[in-house]
Amino acid sequence: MRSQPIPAPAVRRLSLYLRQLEQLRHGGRTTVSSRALAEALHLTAAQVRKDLAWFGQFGQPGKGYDVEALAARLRRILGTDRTVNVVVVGAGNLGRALLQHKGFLRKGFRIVAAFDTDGRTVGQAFGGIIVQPLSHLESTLAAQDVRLAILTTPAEAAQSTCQRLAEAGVRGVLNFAPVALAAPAPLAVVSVDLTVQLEQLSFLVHSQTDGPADDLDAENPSRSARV
Amino acid sequence: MRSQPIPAPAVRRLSLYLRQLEQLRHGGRTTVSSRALAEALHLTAAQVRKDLAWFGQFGQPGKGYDVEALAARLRRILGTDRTVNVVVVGAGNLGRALLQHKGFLRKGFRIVAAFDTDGRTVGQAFGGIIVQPLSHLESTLAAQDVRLAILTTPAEAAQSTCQRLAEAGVRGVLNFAPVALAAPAPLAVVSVDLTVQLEQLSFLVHSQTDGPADDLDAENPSRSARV
DNA sequence: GGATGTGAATGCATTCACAGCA
DNA sequence: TGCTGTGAATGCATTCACATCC
Repeated sequence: MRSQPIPAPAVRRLSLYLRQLEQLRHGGRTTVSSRALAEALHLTAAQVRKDLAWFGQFGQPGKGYDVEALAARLRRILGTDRTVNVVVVGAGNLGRALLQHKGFLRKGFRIVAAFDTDGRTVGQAFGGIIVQPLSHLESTLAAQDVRLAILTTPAEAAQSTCQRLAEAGVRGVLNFAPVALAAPAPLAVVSVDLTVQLEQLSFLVHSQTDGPADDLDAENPSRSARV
Repeated sequence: MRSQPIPAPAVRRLSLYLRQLEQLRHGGRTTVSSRALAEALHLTAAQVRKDLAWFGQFGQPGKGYDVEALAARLRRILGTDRTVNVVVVGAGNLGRALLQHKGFLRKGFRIVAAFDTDGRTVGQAFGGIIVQPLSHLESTLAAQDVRLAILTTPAEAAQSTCQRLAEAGVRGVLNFAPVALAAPAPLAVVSVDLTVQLEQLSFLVHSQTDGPADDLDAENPSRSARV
């Protein structure tokens, strides 16, 4: 049993490898080299090999990696080899869009419930899910095995909702509210602030006036900007 | 005139500082120390000071930073001190949600047009913006000063659309399509794949079985997971 | 005293380069 | 020959610690 810290950037890239492998498989490829994988994602071959090496040996020297087998292994590592139940808290514009988003299920995530405090949205269905009043949160979570939640409430409500989710047994929160959540002990938080992403882009464009252009990928933050 | 490379992680944090400063101002604070700022965002005081130091001197020893002045300076650095025009390409669930999103304008981003190829959505209005056919992309962009675009097309259409945007003079793309875009020379790309974010979370939760819990913030990727 | 700004030191991720295997 | 897996070297970001200033 290994017990070493996996670099967070490496974990981020695992998802990208999986995404790419699924596309390769769709295109009929059965095998792929670290170089090919790297080029498709604008990374280096050594980095791909290092990232995968954290989890053991996958490839065949001289041949490369088996597309299907590596994808299966990555899903297992990411915990998406079985369907993962998710709830959405906050059924505003973004929350409703996510409820109707088709891509999640294909990747192993199933939205099983949605909650809101607004009496006008409660009771309506989006993507086949009926929005429940937030007061039903605890009882609904108690009845199902839900480890992840997507948080799309207004900023003011985010921290307290996060607390409730943690107490109800949720282990991870994907936070879209524009606040730095304080996560109670066993809870993991990943935050995505859409405005922050736009600001990053604005900075890059803005700074191009002096320095050269820079292809900065949020999922793959490699290079730096110049001022 | 400085000409040094700004670390990409530092740029990411500038947005978070700005967000926090705006909240502080809303709460009536006029001054703030690097320590207070750091604690609110779960960072270290030294890091806050280092990040800001890239752009000159802001604070007063013994007092801290002027909330209003620092916020204004950060907006200027990020390029959001004037309104930034943005177009949305792809009016599916996510695209429509972003069109109706209120938060962008408050942060300096104004959506001025939206495009789609689906005849059923074209002509409809969301958030006050009428969706145009994609064929109007070039003419509409020629008529207005638009430097940023939000890309919410299906994966298959993303690369070609990205190309068209670049040729039409757009300088930055916020990409939500699950593909690694190849950005033509002067174009900057920031990618956000919602499924990838969920997978990150799944991994953290999944790996908690062996290692201790880990509060990993996507906007602030600091620590590592353990296996 | 209290806080900033910054060189020096640390720690971490990426890249290199090569041994080993198909 | 082609490609993986990996220790060693590099490069970069974070943290430390302190001189400096209000």
